[in-house]
Amino acid sequence: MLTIKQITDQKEAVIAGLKKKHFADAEAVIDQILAFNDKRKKTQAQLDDQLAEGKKAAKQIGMLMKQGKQEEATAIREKVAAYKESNKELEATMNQAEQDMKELLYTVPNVPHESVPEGRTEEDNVVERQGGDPASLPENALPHWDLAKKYDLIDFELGVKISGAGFPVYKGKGARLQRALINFFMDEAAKAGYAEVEVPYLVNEASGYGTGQLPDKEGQMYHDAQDDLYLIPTAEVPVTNIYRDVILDESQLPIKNCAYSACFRREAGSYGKDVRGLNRLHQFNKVEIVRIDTPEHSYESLDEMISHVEGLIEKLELPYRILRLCSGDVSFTSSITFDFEVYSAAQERWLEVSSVSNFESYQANRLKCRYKGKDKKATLCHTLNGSALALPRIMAAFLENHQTPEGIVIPEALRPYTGFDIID
RNA sequence: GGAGAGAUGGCAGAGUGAUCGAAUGCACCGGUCUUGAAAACCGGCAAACCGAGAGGUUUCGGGGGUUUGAAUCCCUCUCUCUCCGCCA
Repeated sequence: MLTIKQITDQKEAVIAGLKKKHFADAEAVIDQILAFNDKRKKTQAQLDDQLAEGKKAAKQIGMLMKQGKQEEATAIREKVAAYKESNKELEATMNQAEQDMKELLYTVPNVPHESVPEGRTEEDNVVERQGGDPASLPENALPHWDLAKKYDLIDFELGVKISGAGFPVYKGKGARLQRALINFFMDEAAKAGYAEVEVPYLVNEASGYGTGQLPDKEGQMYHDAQDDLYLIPTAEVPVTNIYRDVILDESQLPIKNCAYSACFRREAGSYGKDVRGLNRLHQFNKVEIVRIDTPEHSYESLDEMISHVEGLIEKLELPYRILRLCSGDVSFTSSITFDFEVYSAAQERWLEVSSVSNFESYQANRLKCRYKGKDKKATLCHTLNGSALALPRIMAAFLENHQTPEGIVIPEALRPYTGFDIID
C-alpha cells in the first residue's frame, strides 16, 4: 500500500497518478484517508497526554505506599481511576480511525511510474521492441494441443480424470521437456547471480497480505479452510515474504533470489480460446526472479531483469515482443510492468509468458521490508519480480514454433537439458 | 494424535507487581592509546507513532483481562522444544 508520507508529501502527484490509473474518486478517497489520519494523530496526542499523567500518578502512588502514606495514595488512586474510562474511549477512537484509514488505503492501487503510457486496456500497451521471426511457420502448422497429442507429450483428458480441467498430465518427452526448461531457467538465473531458494507451496494469511494477493485477489487462490493456508499462485508470494518484517543492511542490496515452484490459480471466470490447451491452467510450473533493492537502484535492477528474461527467450529461439503496459493495464500493486509475449503462429496470437514489475515501496510497505544505510534510518526497500519464465505458454509457443515436417526441433541451448534434439 | 516445557534487544541470557525499555556477556559503532593493528580503557548501540524541539506514548511471541501500576498475575491464540505414538 501507499505510505501516508507519500500521500501527505506528494498529494497532487499521487492523485494525478491514481487518475492516470483510472482509479475512481481519487481526490475524495485521498482526502478521506488524510482525514482519518488527522483524526488518528489528534486522538493519539490526547491519549498520550492522559497516559503520561496516569503513569506519573501510578509512580507517585508507589512511592507513597512505600513511605506508608496510605491515605494520600488512596486519594490519588481514586483520581486516576476516573481517567480509565476516557482513556478507553480515546483508544477506541484512535484504533477505529487507524483501521478506517488502513482499510481505505488497501483499496488504493499503486501510483504508476511517470514513464507508464496513458491508456485503458491492453490495446493501449506500447510495444518496446520485438525479436525473432514471427511469420516463419508453414501453412499447415498445428496448434500446440494437436502437437501434444500427435507426439503424445501432454494428456489433457487424463488430467481431467484425475483432477479436472486445467491440470494436464505431461508424459514422456513432454515431461522431460518441462524438466529441461525448469533446469535451464534455474541455471541461467544462477549464472545471472540469483540465489536459489526452495519455498513452501502453501502460505498463511499474513503472507497473502504481505504481497497483496489478499484481500485483493482472495477468490483467485485455492484455500484450505481446515488449516487456513493458501496454495501459492506464484513463488513471488513465499519468496518475497522471506523479507517480511525484516530490516536489511544496505550492503546486502540488491538481493537477488530465484525459485522454481508449481503455481496454483483458480482462474474463475475464464473461458473459450483463452483456456484451450496450455493457455490457461490451474496448475503450472514457473521460475520466478525476485529482487529487493534501494529506491535509487531499483530501476537499474528492472532493466537487468528485462535483459535476463529477453536472453532466455532468445536462447529458446522464439519470436517475442516486449510491451510497456499502459496505466490501465498495470496491475494493482505495480508501479511499472513490462510484459513479454511470444508469438503463436498456429493460434495467430501473442501469448504472455513473463511479466516483470517494479513495485517500488508499495509492496515493501505492507511487508515492512526496510533497509538501513549509512544514516542508520530504516527506509522502505523497493521490491521487483518477474517470471523467468512461466512454463505452459513457453511450452505452447515452443512446440508450435519449432515444429517441422520431421518433428519438433529442440534449440541448441536446451539440448544439454533434454538429452534429445528432436521430438518425433 | 497424547503428555510436558518454553517464547525477553542482532545473539546469548538475567529479571516473578512500582526504582524495568529492561542487568550482564558477546557482536557492532565512535574515541583514547599505537607507526598501524590487537589488547586494554572510555562512550554509544531496538523499533513504531506524535512533536519544530524539549519531550511524550506504545512495544518483553499475538490478542484480551486483573490492578492506581504488568516483562512479571489470569484467560486465550500462535509458534518452538522434549518425550510417547504414527509415518514419507
